[in-house]
Amino acid sequence: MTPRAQPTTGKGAETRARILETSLRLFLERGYEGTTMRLIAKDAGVSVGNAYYYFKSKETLIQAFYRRTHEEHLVACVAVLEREKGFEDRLLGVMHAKLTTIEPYHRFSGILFKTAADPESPLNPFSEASLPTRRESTTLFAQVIEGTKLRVTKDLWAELPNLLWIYHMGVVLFWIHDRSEGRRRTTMLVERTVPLIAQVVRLGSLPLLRSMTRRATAFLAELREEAGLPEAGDGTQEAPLEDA
Amino acid sequence: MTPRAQPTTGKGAETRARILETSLRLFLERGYEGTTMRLIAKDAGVSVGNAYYYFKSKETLIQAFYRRTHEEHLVACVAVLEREKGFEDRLLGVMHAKLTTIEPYHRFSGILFKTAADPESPLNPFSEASLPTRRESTTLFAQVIEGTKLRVTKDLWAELPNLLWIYHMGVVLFWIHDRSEGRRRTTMLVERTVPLIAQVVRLGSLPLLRSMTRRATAFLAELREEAGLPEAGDGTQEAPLEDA
DNA sequence: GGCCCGAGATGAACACGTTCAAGTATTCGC
DNA sequence: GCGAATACTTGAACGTGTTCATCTCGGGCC
Repeated sequence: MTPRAQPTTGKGAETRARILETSLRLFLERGYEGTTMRLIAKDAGVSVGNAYYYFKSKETLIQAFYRRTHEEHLVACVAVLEREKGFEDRLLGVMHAKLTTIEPYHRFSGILFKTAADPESPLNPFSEASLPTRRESTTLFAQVIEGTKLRVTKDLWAELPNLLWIYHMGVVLFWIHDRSEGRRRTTMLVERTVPLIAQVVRLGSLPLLRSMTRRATAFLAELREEAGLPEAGDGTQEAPLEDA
Repeated sequence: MTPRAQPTTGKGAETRARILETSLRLFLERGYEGTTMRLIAKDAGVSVGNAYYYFKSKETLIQAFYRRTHEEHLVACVAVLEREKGFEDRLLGVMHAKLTTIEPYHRFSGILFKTAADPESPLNPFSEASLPTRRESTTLFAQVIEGTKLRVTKDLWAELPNLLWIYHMGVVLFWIHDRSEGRRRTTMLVERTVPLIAQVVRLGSLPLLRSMTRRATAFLAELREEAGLPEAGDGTQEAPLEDA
């Protein structure tokens, strides 16, 4: 019934890995649409049904890309956060690392985002299934501000990682639709908006704007609270641990 | 080859309309996945091939929903803009009208957004194909500010409709993922963010923040310019006028 | 060793969206 | 009115992702 995400035998794990690697190679060679499940199975030396024994669908195979980029990005950010010490530079470095990491997969951004946009999809950044990944991202942005001597009000400090995560999603959304060579426009977007964000954050703590900042952060907390109860209540605590 | 979006004969138009209405009814009754092209054809009293004579794909059929809501929203906004005179009230009214209009279709928001997210899709709000629709939306938001005595700098005034359109897209994105009953959370989001926007806009014209506002609007102009030349140059001026 | 049970593997079959060569009806120039 | 072009219509066939009853194999148990 449910695909075997974690094979029990060593042989099973090997087969699973072979299917995954074959599919990623074929996706790169022939694109998503150009790669059929039959071809993947044939090239991996298994039957079609066997591929479905390990992976729920063709989509879950391409989702492996997503995970891969996510992890690569986290790794790349370690060096960035080691090197940079100012808020603006850190954020800029993290965003640049993001763009560099995902660039090879721009070709698949369409299909990736297509599935990601579906509220039911585990790839969807807002869904519960992707909560672990999202938490990792938020933690990353928390690190971006933690290492700095940025002085902001407490409430904003608490909310900032989430806001930066949303900003980062917006950039990715822009990137997906960016048809310029080398994703020139997205790079420009980042280089212009990061300083702007830094400025807004600094200004947000001025007495003049304090009340507004407080209003905004209070609202965000309220919104989260509103979501918290019903969704934690009705949903069973299932965490299917979708494939890799 | 290309589907007949505008039939030449009256009979053709009738068939086309019958297919469209049947599909919308079935989508409502059985959902998108539960409605097959064979069923649509059978219920409409035509052959499968005939449906494809008028509509490029199953997706284009559901896109009719999108157009419909868009037009309904524009109509609903006439009354709102007639009634309200302040910027905040106008924006709030327009956004409320949006939520009310699209609510019946929340069930399809997943599949709709799924196709809308695809950079190739004509439904994609950023694509060239949907430029007319986007222009209509931007015009709507221009009307929102035109009727008011809002005092902002010239550059912000010019950019504001675009920014509001982006804001509105963000709200829709939130709405799609909103699982709360009656879309309570999205309503809350709008009611809280609209006043915030109004405040930011007002503050943006203060001397203290002028320079930042100018920087931001200049960047937006730059970004548009950057996009303008290459994309207008290489793309032929084709405007296929996809189905209704 | 014989047995069994479950993990692993098979490929035909299914359902679907889509295409296409071929048909029929309608319109238009003359 | 007639022929030809054009609009419209058909349903079988194709390719695809996915499912399922069935088979194979390997290791644990007596």
